[in-house]
Amino acid sequence: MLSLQPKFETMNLQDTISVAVKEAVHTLYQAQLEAVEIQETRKEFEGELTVVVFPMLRVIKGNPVTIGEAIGGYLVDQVSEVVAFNVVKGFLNLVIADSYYLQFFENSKTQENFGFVDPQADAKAVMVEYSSPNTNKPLHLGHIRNNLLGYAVAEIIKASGKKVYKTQIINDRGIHICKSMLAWQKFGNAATPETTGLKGDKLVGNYYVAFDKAYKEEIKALQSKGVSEEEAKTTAPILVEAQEMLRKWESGDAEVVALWKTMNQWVYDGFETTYKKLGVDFDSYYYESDTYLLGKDVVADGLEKGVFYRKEDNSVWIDLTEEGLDEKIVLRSDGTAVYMTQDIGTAIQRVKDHADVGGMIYTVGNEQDYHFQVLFLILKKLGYDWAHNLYHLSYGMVDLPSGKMKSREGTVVDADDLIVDMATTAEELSEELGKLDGYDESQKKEIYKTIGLGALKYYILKVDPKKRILFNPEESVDFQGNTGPFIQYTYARIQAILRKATLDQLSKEGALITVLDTKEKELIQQLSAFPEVIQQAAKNHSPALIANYTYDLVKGYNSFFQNVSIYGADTPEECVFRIQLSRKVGEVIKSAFGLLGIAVPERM
RNA sequence: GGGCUCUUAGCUCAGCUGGAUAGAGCACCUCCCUUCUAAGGAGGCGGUCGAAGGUUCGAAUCCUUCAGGGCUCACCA
Repeated sequence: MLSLQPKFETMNLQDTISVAVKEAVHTLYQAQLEAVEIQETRKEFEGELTVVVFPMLRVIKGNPVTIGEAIGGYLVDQVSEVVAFNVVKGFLNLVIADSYYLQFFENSKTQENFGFVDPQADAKAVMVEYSSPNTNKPLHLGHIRNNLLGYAVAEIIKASGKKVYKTQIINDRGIHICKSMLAWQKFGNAATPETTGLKGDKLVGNYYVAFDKAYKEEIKALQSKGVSEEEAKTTAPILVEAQEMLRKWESGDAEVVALWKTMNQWVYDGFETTYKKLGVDFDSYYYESDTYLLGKDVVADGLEKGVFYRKEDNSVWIDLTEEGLDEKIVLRSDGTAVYMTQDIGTAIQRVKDHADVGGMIYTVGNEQDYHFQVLFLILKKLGYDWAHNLYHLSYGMVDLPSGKMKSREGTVVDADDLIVDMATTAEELSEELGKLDGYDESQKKEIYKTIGLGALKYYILKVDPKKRILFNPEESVDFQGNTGPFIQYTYARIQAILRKATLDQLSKEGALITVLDTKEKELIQQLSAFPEVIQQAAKNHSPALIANYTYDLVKGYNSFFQNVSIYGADTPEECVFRIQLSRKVGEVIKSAFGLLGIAVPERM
């Protein structure tokens, strides 16, 4: 007799049934099945697992209902966990024994980090790049989506059993950096974050704006003198000066480099504050000022191998027309690196720095889809084995009801402001509802931050990364329904139950119950899916999968919670069981939200 | 114009490798606070899954064409 008991740890019920169905088909029809399709039984029918008979008709001739009944009979005979069955059309519904669920629950009850797989020593690590900001302006809503996605995917992959390095590439050089430096020199009056009390990134960002304003005024002035718009744009003195500054920077001019270091440090400090508030972190940092010359030797190497070719003007290209793409430049005619060269070099450098890395994930907006298609193809052609494990975690823009975010029009939603706004909204709502009475101010503030941030993070992570998000800051983010706070609220309620569970109840911890009601079965079934969901989410790079799973679990639990009184259970054993079940649901919520980078409050 | 991508209820979104009558939340309408937190629960209303073909026992899901939106086709990053 097939049974789960001995191999419970390694084999789940679906696999067991799958094997048994194949056996049944072999015994009853002398036919071989390739695969067995098993799904959860729809609520309207009796049973919990369903075997789909239709695909078998390719191997077995006959009436699906008759076949289903025959297999059902076989399963009841041979698999101890299957206690009954019924067939509807081509669907064989199986009723699973209570003991299976109870056994599962007993086993997982003591498990810490349920669903998390420890990294294997010999497994290759994955490097996840995200954030990658410019150092001339503060982080905005778009960066928030990037950061949340990158962080969550990194955590999910870690939970699925791989080592992960989080990293970013900081765009700390170029004309745009010089613009804010120059404006600071001109209009800054030696302002520093200390003297102004401004966050460093905000301060520097202001000078970037100031540059743009001065630049535009100069263009206007020139135009009024009869200079054409096109000419004015390239000859405006302040722009020329910025270009001159860039040249100085590149030649290592001490004064310019010193200013560059100082102002960049202000920005890094500002970013760090924002990252901390967001709850994201990094294991390593790469700076473009270090990497922008990388990749040139690789191009030389590739030239020899014939991967690249040189044009008459001395520029170097790769021909990807066979792969359905275009020709792409990898080295300028003056021999300097382009964006692509740099990315090739950086990728290789990262593997050099981290010998155990076997793949990388780039969290970058979908406007760069083509760039990464090309980059990955080039790295493959250069023959790196890890090039087959590169993934562009591409995400859609965050739009506002007014349209795109435009820094010039001041429609950018600032990251820090948004985080504060969310907490304020949480506070207003909470005060209105009269929650948290009796807590002191600092405790309250802490909880409001948790809720506000939870709402924001969940709102962004629950949607498919590929899709654009329409973010309406006025309506802000909901706190009802499929939202972070809804799930946090359920967690907080569970904590209240656990706090209030009496000693008498907890002393019956070991008490066993043997019969389960439908809601309890459903809950255990939902809980048991968690490890599988983590693996799926890691495979698909999809935090949304975790989010929506958690929501389903919480919905199921709330229905249970309202309809089945915990303290009013028929027997003390039942009462203890429900408390334990609640605790487990709480643990899974905490774990799942941990993967999304969302904190759960003990009370709210 | 070429390439990539999106289109599911009035709105915001789920829908895993094709499977039973396409699911949630918001909004609207009914009920439920003497029991563990009502930021909750039970129910109702609401859909030719952008359009048309095709493959299949079976299509929101796969293929083709078309329409509409987005991104992209720099010796910028």
